[in-house]
Amino acid sequence: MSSERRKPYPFDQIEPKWQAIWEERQPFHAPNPGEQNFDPSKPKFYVLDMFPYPSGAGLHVGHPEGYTATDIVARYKRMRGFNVLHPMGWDAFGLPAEQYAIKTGEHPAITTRENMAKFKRQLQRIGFSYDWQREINTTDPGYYKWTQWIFLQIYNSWFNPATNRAEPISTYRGENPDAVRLAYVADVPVNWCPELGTVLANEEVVDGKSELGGFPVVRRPMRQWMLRIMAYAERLLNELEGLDWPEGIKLLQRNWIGRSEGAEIDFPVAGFADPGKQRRVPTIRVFTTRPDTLYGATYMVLAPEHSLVDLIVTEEQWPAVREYRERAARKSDLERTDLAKEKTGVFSGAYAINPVNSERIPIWVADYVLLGYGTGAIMGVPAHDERDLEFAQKFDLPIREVVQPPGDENAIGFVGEGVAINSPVIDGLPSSEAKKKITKWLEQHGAGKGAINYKLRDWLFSRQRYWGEPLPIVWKDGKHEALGENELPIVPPPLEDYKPTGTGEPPLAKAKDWVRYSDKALRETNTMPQWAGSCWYYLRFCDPHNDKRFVGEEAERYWMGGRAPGGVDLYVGGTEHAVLHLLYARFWHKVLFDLGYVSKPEPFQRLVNQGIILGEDNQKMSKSRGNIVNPDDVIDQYGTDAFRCYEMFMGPLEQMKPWSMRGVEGVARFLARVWRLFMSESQEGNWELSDKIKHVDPDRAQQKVTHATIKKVTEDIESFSFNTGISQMMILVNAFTNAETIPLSAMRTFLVLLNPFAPHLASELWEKLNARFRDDLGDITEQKWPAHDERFLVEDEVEVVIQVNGKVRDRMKMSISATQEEMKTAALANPRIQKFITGKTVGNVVVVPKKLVNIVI
RNA sequence: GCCGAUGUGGCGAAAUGGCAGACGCAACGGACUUAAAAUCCGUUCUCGCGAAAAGCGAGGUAUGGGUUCGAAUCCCAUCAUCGGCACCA
Repeated sequence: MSSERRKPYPFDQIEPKWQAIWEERQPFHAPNPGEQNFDPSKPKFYVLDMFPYPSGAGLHVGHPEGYTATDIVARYKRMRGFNVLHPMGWDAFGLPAEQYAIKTGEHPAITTRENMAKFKRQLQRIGFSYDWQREINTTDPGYYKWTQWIFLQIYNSWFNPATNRAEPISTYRGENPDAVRLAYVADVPVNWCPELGTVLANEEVVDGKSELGGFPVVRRPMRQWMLRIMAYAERLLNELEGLDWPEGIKLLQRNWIGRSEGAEIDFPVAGFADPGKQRRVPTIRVFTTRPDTLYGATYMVLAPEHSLVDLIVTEEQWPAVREYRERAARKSDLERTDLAKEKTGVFSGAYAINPVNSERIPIWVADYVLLGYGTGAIMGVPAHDERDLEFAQKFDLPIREVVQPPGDENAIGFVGEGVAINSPVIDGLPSSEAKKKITKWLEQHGAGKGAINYKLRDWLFSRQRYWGEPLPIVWKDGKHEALGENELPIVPPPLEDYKPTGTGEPPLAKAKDWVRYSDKALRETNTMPQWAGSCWYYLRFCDPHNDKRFVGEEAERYWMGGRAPGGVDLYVGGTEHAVLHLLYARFWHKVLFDLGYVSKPEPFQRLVNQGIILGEDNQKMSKSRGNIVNPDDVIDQYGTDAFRCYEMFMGPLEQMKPWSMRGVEGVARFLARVWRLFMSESQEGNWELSDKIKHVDPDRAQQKVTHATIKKVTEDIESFSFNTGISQMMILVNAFTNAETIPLSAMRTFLVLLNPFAPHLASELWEKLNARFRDDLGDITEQKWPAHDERFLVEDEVEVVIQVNGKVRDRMKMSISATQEEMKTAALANPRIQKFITGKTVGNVVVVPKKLVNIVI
């Protein structure tokens, strides 16, 4: 006797069998236009997953959630007659591999290769219908050659404000092209993480710590490569409009871009007399969204790092200011914001002149004003700004009300819109009009202008790490210069020691021979950040083996084409990329679009976010909690079809939900019931196609449930409600389970519906039907998706609910053709209803045809 | 603090203005079996009146109000959980 646990159905034979068949016959390979077997009459559908970073831990059950959803859509769309592009690849550059390599001494190229193989094996075991011929990997020189090439396009362009788009740098007429390139070098205060030995983008810093590893991050000025994403702020904001993304994600991007409209106002510094204009009077330019509160400005604040500080501070205040600045410089961002709720600052000794009333107001230096936003200086309006109020109260500065709130609210501390008071130029005007009028006044008097500001910062693009794409740049006489396209790819030198230096000098600098590009030129030793490779991978998938171009023109036009602004028809991934990857990719895409390399202004038309899968204990899965579920274990026990179906049956895709092995078992039981609906076990213990399946017409009830299932599953795939689609298929199977004879036609239909969800089982049973009935239909992957017939769904009779005052009191069968009057009469005549209404006056009677009658008494 | 999402049985959920809890899990009972597993059939929101069952009645979708003949669903307020942003002028 075998001690092996008996499998509910032989998925362990079926699943490897079909995976081998798919590998051999390549039914999911999508040829490009012009290639063999390409069918130009079919419309295209590009369905994309966010490709994974292949970590050493392998897949966990969260990864395949979105992948299963897209696989269902891909298989469904193929059966609906689309050419489906459904690729997969590896985002393999980046910090974790390198951190691991430093720890273990194994080269990241080796661990990366191993991890990719592991991930691929795991994904193939789930039976996803990827076109593996299009597999890409961002660390492959054949791939990053083009990442570097795109960087060169960015480097060699500028954003022309007149045309509102990127143009080749050759069209720039100014003196210094380096000042306007979309990729530029700047000495900026950056997020330096000593532990990781690199700088990080704002987006990679969370609460003053590195997103990866949670190490402290400090501010430090360094020479860095930047990408001018701010030039695209307006378009990145406006063009969200045309995308089918969840509103929440659009909002996250809008907030991240953070557009605010207001005015820039110039405050001359007092005491710089300029008889005969021998010297320019220094002015402090501030940005405010509330120019209407200009009369309420009782002081100014400069950020500690503001360049005017040196110029205006008085002799006697200098020691205090210097001391304050040094202290502020040492603070991390965390200390400057989160921890420091108490306002600090120091008086500069200087005064500014308010342009609207010529008042002298003191200039302070305080770190609650950030150099990085607006002009790095503000006018303090304590009456109508919480922060300014707090500051003014602490340092005893005057507070002047200039906005009258509606109602009887206290004006001090009121930050909303009201009516301007104590403001001669705009007195009596509502805030919105006051803003316009004072801005106009400022423009007329040369003291300011309307202005728009963004929270979005330019993208810090260089990293002091080894495991990334080298920048295709050399330095000559202290100036940067692009390498020619013919020199790509720039391959990093083989390095024994790729640890961060700790000084901020990149590890590549250790490769002295490599760095020496020529007698006069040295190579740039910074590398690109991890986001670079994922900024354009969806384009490479269209034409992954092209060695002439980053993507062939025709392939790009076909797969990224269509009527909508975005090229990829469906993109599924986690919310965690809402402002990182999704913003960077849109930015690169727009640059490529402006330069004429791609055909649509946006990369991703429809975006769907899958929710996080929690552990069985309802906690986030993590190594430390020990609640990680590995797909391999689930598949060993229940098979991949059960795994796939359970992932979808758990609940709505977008929702966060806990894993449950019991739940997997339930779904496995369903698939076993499907198996036994078709198969029966012989005396010898062999499975054979059931004799109950015959070439007979389904009865009325069978016809109805079949067509109801076609309808529901189709609609549910379209609307991503996979859980309810599976429920409906369960209902169908339950309905057929004890039938005497099982009509072949209904079973064929059902298998086609089941196929996207449980493709191995559906393929196997389909093959068994083919073997017995020999009707020459081919594989299930070649079948057309069925359409439902509404006629089978309508009943002659419906159950009508009778309510009295909204409470259900009885039901009755009625013909669907019953008139409203007939329904009303029948309801009132109903004996059980009589009980409720005798002796009462019947008021209104609401009749909903085919559904209910509500009697109001 | 601001913005957003969510809140329904013992559990995952369904129903988005018309019978709350489809479907699945779990639990309980039955059939089959020497027995178990597996399978199949049935029961299961809460409370009250029934010896019990049938039956009858009342209540119930985070909390409190409102709109409506009718609300899980729409509106207002509150609470809780999760996510994002956070001195952004």
